[in-house]
Amino acid sequence: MSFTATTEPESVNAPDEFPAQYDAAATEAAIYARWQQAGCFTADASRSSRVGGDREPYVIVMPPPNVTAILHVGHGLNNAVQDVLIRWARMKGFEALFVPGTDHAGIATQNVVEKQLAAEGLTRADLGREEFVARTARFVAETGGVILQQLKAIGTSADWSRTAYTFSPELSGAVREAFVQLFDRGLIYRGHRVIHWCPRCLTSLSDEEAEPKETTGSLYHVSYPVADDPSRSITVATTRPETMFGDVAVAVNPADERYASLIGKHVLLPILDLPIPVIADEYADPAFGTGVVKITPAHDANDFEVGKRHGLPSPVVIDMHGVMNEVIDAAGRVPQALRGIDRFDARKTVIAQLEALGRLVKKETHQHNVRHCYRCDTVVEPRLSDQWFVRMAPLAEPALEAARTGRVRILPEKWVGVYEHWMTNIRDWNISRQIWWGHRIPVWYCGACAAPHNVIASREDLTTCPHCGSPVQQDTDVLDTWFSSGLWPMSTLGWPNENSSDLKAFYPTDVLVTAPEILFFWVARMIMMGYAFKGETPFHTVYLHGTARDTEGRKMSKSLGNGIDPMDVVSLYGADALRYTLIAGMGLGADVFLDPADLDKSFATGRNFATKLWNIGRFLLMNVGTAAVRPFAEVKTDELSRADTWILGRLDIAIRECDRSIGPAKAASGIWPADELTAGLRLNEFAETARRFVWNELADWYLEASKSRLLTPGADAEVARAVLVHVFDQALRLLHPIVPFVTEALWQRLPGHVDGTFLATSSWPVAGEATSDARGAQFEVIKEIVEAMRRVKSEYGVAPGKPIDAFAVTSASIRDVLHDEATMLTRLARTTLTFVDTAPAGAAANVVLSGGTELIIPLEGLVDVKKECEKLKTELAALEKQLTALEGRLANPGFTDRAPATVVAAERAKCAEWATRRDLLRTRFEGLCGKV
RNA sequence: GGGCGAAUAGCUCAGCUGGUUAGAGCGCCUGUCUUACACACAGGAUGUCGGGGGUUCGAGUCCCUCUUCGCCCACCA
Repeated sequence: MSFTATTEPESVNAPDEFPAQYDAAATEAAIYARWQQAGCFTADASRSSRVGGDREPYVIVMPPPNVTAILHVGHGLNNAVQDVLIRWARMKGFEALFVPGTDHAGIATQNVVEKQLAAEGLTRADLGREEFVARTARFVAETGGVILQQLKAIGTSADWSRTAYTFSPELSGAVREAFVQLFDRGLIYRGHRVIHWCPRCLTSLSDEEAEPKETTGSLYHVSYPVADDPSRSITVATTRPETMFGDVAVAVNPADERYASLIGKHVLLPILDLPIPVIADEYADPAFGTGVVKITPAHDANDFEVGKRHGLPSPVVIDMHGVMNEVIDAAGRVPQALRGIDRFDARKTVIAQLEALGRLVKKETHQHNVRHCYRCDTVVEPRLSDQWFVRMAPLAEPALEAARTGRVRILPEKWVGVYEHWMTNIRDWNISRQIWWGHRIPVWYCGACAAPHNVIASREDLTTCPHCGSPVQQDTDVLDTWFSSGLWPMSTLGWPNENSSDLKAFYPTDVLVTAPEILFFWVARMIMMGYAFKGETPFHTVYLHGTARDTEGRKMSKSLGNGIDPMDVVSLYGADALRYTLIAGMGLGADVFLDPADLDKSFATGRNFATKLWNIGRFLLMNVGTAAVRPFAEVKTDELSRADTWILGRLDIAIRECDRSIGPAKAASGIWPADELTAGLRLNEFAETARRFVWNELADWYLEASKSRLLTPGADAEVARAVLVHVFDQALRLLHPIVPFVTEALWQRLPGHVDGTFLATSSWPVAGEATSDARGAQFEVIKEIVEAMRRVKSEYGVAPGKPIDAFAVTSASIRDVLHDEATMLTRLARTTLTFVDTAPAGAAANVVLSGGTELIIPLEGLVDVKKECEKLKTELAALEKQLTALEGRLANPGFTDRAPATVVAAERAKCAEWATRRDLLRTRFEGLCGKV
């Protein structure tokens, strides 16, 4: 599909260009091009009310996909939600801005390029840093951003003139500003500690990037002989025997009496026969394993803390590649034979040696969490190193407060607790990465100055020390890619330039739509950064949507091969089908289930709906034509038919329900009141309401009711045309946010369409005053009669098209209505109706309707009197039972006194209704079957 | 180990602060090419609302408990 602009006008309504099936592929690209050409999605900062303009802004910043990413269903889902919201806001009259962009994705992108290099037999070291970064930048420039083109194909109405990139010069400036400010405030510091290290990516990872995975491993019990009394020994339990060469002590709990006598003595590290002390530390849990834990400060974060408390050294025996070696302070600690051996191979060797020495007491299977690199799934190695950290507690405080006070709400609500828990137990964030692709840490080191002047954070590149003029060296690490993502809502709008017109007009933004997986990675950090630099939350609503899964409930992923390519769906059924299926099938925060093996079935909902919509348009244009239509506003109430009044009433209800489902765009006061904290954003309800209106009400009933009217030229036909066009126009508006292409295509063809205007930028429907209307209710009676006739025909095997006579016993007022609407009735029910005062005798099907109307349909030869009596009897018995229960309830003062008056009134009315019905059924039964 | 959530038709889910005879889509069965649509139309079947207990005039909805799934967090080596 191409998105080159076209100046070709949309074809007009030639029947041959209006096939029965909607051809999405032929329509969508051209429509998108015209939207773009007309600037429908380009926001105008000067119109924002924040800078004196006439419109309130409504802003969504897109979670930037990785620059090398290819669109998958997850992106589709994410952008469908955002696009529904932004299109709705645009139509509502907000100055709507949807900011698109991509993320440079440090480790992920570097991995891609390194893989390419590997194919050429090269490593990044072969290229050197500068050349590697240049090559990666070239790769990104050439192939990156494909996903943005794909987003256009699914209808994303983003403002492409504002496309951002986390690694652009502007956003890199924002990153430096943020770093330096936090550094100056003492919130960024350099720490020497054990962090998560990926021996494949050769970089440190944050706690969030090292994903715990439940693993079945082994717990080895190893006995360490006591140095001065080889007859005694102490047994430690470990899952990682290969780290024993880095042991500097064994720890027992000070309260553990079993080992009290050994505290202060030394034990011999097996294989090496190296004496190490037995120390007492609370960290040792008497209940776990043997109650003795080996202390390996360089290779376990907890052991490191223990070692620090006891002033122990930290020998490093595993290098950056995860290979056994005497790295630091470890001379003589790693046996020659193990040096250069991978940690997991070394484990096997160590176990074998321990076994040979008789030191392996036992081995038991053990369930535990092992952390893996979130990018390459390699088992993470705890590693002692110097890293940059952000002090999080002070930043978390206002972000936590914001959620508690309703300045920011998180939907679905269940995530609020998760957010609060994480925020209150937040740990410092390791932001340095030992890779090359990313924002280099803006810190320079001076060899001549003394601390703290030897470490300089600077907004500008430095070559010499600002204190002494000596040459300086920049830190070689780059920042965690999420550091720049954390600034996204601000940086894309121009921060740190406080004079940026976008920043003034559009910041803070409104809704952030993303998956819950990155609540901590990203969302929480954006909120914290928002408070740190702008003193307020960057958005007032966080919408966390579900995940796309296959029929077995597995998450769709490239590695499992169970994904669906949204572009396939677009070319097969169109973007609208994709969007409708996703939106309609996704409850707030709920997962979407699709079958990658059966796209036809998976997207039938959306495809069928788009076709239905298309065909309503087709009917309308073929029957209403293209000739000018009376403006709806000029049509007077008393000219309207019952069907008109009914459909207009249903339209108002649909509009109100859609509004309620999407909810308030923002909190009026800036703080969400309790009753709005979880309101709105039910896009599936919105879709269902609109679908029901268009399909089950407009198409199934109103259109059918209009057919006879449209066929007879005259004043009433003109009214029907006006109402039909008006209602369809409104319906297209309601549906446009979900299915933008087909609605736009149809809207442009409506009679009276003004060239150059777009549904995408037209106004959202406004519901009329809610009034009770008798004529609309009369249409409901007709509907009920038609349904009853159809049911009877189907039940008794009468061909649907076969005309039969039916008799209605009813009140004078309803009889008048039925007289008026005889043509329509006959057409819809394919049956002629005669009005009588008493039921004719003979075999007949009998139906009692809600208003007390009785339908008698003589079916000589078809009705089995005995069977009919059985049926009536069953129906009567059921009704009597329910009626008795209802009467009992109404006789109960506990109900009548305590229940709301409206409920009681409704129950009373129902009771009367049922009683009438029962009487009718009884009379009928006695007439047909005699006394019981 | 701690915390949170869910359990409603064959499947995926609605059911808002307790108040009509519990709904939708898909699937299933029957009939229909009715001049917009067979990607359609008309009609139909299917639920002890996970088990048990409780509060209430009234419970799918609130409380307790059990069972089963899911999610998040956590340094038990």
